[in-house]
Amino acid sequence: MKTAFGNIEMLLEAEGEEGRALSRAERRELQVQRILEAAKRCFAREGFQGASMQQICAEANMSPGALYRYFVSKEAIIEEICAAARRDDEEKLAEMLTKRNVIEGMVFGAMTHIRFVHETDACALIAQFHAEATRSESVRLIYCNHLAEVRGIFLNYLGAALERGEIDPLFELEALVPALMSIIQGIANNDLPANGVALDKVETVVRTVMISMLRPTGKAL
Amino acid sequence: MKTAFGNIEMLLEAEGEEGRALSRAERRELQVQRILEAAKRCFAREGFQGASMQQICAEANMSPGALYRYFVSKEAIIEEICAAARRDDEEKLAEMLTKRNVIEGMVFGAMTHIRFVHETDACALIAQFHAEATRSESVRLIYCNHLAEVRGIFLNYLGAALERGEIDPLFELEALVPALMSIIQGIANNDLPANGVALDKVETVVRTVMISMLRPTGKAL
DNA sequence: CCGAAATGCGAATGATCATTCTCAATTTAT
DNA sequence: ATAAATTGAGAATGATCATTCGCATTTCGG
Repeated sequence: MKTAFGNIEMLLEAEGEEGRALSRAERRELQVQRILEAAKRCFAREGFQGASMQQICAEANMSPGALYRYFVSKEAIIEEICAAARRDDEEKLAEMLTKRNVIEGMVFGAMTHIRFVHETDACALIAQFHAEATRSESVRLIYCNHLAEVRGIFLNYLGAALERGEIDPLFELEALVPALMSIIQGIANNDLPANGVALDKVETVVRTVMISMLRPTGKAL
Repeated sequence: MKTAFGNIEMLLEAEGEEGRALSRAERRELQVQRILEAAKRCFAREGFQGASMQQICAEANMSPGALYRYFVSKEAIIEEICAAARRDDEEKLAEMLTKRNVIEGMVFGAMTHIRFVHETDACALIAQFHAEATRSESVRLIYCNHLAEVRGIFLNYLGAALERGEIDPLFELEALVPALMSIIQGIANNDLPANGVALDKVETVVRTVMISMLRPTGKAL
């Protein structure tokens, strides 16, 4: 049944068995997510500029009039997808790096990212991000801020290890960290596991890179 | 003066001082190059889908009617740009890897690529390639063939070094080579030199990676 | 020098796209 | 119960885009 409040059955289904009525805010959030998921699929398939709003509407099972109640423009959808991805990344990263010895922490962080990109098939979407960042001011800003924050997290983490004398880096961390990030990014964005390089091989590569760049001293437990 | 054969002065200018009249084929080649250069600027600025044919025409100082005498479609321009870039890369690479000891050869090859991307500001265009490769079948094919050929070149080069006992790689070259390529690509596409990591630092990183992955034995001269 | 082929211009075409508008159905608050 | 606010559908709008067309000019082979 189509109503002004959408496909009620679908919404109830999504919320699950508890049967509780959905508040206005909850319903709104569900619709927003529905649009974002549909848009991600379209963008990955056709690119940001290649995907039309009408396609996104079809994928989300929603009319243009309805969709525009939730996002003021196509650009706004793109920005929200970028921002959400950024939030996810930073959360995962900050959590990871609080534990473990420094090499294993870095390897684990890198491998979690690489595995995530592989498992969610995010390569195409990431390629679109990069391309869009070279031309949309707002997306570029989101992307650069993200990079800066990640760099900050690594700098803190490795800086502390350096203070404790656990590593003897090839050179100053301010230059080494961006280099490490580029390397990890290169591996992740190429989706090596999908191209015949098994995950354990990838991990060996990552660990080797970390050891040769950071040169652990053996001082850690 | 505008003539049916275009801005004659401009063409003569381009050909230089020899004053010789241009053959039909030469003039055609010049026009093709003019379009390709204009298109590259537009694509890097706006993306493949974002750049309009009218923009490319304006950038090339040419009417749509004229432009379509040289390329049957926008897609054809994109494909030619990709193919030309591929040809350049492979030429450079094959030449480089015939000389030098294996580590220095690899470092030199990687650094030449990294320097090229940095100096020609190719990052934006490369990002557009990647994005386009995820959605256009023909561009994807060109891109994959390119990757395969580069992989083949590295495999030959390192395979020979392995036979001669000059290296003791971390694991089989079939998996190691794609990993090395991803790492170099990550460094190049991020344009580290433009982001505060000096070129000599980048070279140190690349050499360290090569040594730790390939483990030279000292058997070479 | 003549006719055919090549080249160029720029207006026209038809499709597509992001966005808006109108109106109806539904919910919520009072 | 009723007014106000929210949500939705889908047609309409105006812009933009890739491509084509008609026609003029130039080049080249003979």
